[in-house]
Amino acid sequence: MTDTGTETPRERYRAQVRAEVKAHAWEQLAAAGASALSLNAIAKRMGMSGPALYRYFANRDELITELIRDAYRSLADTFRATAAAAGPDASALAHALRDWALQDPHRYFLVYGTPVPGYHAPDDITDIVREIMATLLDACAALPSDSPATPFGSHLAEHRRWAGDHPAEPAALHRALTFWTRLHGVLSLELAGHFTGMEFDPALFFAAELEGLTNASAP
Amino acid sequence: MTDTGTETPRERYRAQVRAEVKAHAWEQLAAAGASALSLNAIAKRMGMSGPALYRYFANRDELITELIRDAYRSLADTFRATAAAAGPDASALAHALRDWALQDPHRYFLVYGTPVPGYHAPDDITDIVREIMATLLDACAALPSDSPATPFGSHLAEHRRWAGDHPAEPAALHRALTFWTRLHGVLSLELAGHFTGMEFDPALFFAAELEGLTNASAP
DNA sequence: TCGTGTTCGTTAGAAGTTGTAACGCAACGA
DNA sequence: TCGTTGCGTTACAACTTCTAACGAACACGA
Repeated sequence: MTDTGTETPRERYRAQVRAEVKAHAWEQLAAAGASALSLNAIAKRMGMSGPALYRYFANRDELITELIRDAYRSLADTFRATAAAAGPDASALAHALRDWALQDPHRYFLVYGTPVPGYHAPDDITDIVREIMATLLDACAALPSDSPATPFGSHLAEHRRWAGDHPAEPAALHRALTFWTRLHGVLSLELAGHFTGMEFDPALFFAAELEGLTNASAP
Repeated sequence: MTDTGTETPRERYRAQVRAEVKAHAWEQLAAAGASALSLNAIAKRMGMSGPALYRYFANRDELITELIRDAYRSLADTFRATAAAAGPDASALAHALRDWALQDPHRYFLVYGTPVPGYHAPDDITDIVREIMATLLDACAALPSDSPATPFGSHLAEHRRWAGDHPAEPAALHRALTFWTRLHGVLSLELAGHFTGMEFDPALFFAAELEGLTNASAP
């Protein structure tokens, strides 16, 4: 996963066990969700006793934090790869996002689902979020736009610190935000099963929302 | 909460204890979320031993199911009251939804948050969902609209069983769906704290999305 | 090659949780 | 008044997270 160059055998072994634990954790997560994640069960499946894992993770929260970080990284990688292959294309990003979400719904909810009460994301995740947002802003800035300035757009022009030093127009900032929330709105309800009774095709709905997003007259 | 007319003292007492348990559960839920809900803790706070509560709820899941049902009912009541006061007004419904969500974020996530893996909603909840959707459809049908028929709109025209026997145009169906997903997109990310680093005003963003929804040229 | 110290995995155990079983008691209804 | 029903208790099983103490394996410097 990372460089295994100047590491002692101990560090190498340690990293490998941590990776194996996380692999089992992802398996368990995909099967039953984050709340059902059990360090004991993972240990047993690895042929170790429960407390052994506490040599590698301080507690259950640290493991989950690690999984959340990996999930963010995975999304950032997906966006980076999409942008590298298709350029700043909002439509491509949207489909990459949907594929990424459908590939492992529990991973999506780990990032965008119900927050754990006491939990607070570590600082380095904000860097990953910033990269994801930058890629999205690039794509939104490249979109054709003939929509007039909106009240919220001018509000965003004065509160754009979240965009870092990205040279996007207020309309692009607004578009990036709606891109995020609208697609999340469709995806999260679809993944949570709120569409299951209704027999329409979620993919078509997603496409319709995306179409509205990439219009020159949007948002 | 309900009629206490032709009930035996036992049934009355039973209903009262169940209500008290649920009250403590809501308290605990608002404080620490659904995953931290403990039957034992509730029992102790009520001055009883843990297993006593199993006379009133078969298990933890049944209690949570009851809370989810109450949450749905609460939203349906809010929508019904709003429609009774303001008529079929999508804007009023949107603000009612936002107020309802902000009033108790954990309650919102109980309904629209990360689903519990093994959990399946009981049938009677679909009736409540149907009422909520009907109110929303009424409001969307009353909205002025000059937008042309969309591809997804015609798809919805052929898959409209979820709308029950509501006589709404395909455009209204489409509008109701986007109303739901777009507002949920903003609300869920706001409540989950994903906007906290970014210093814009979520209320303005919500208003902007609502404005886009109630336009005659929407969606 | 031989200590030495770090680290790993173990078992034991504390303090929780959900949930079941068996018991006594109180209350309701005939 | 008396029997049935239901309630709350304790005891217990089977889990969970997580700490403490111990022995063994390992890496490393002398």
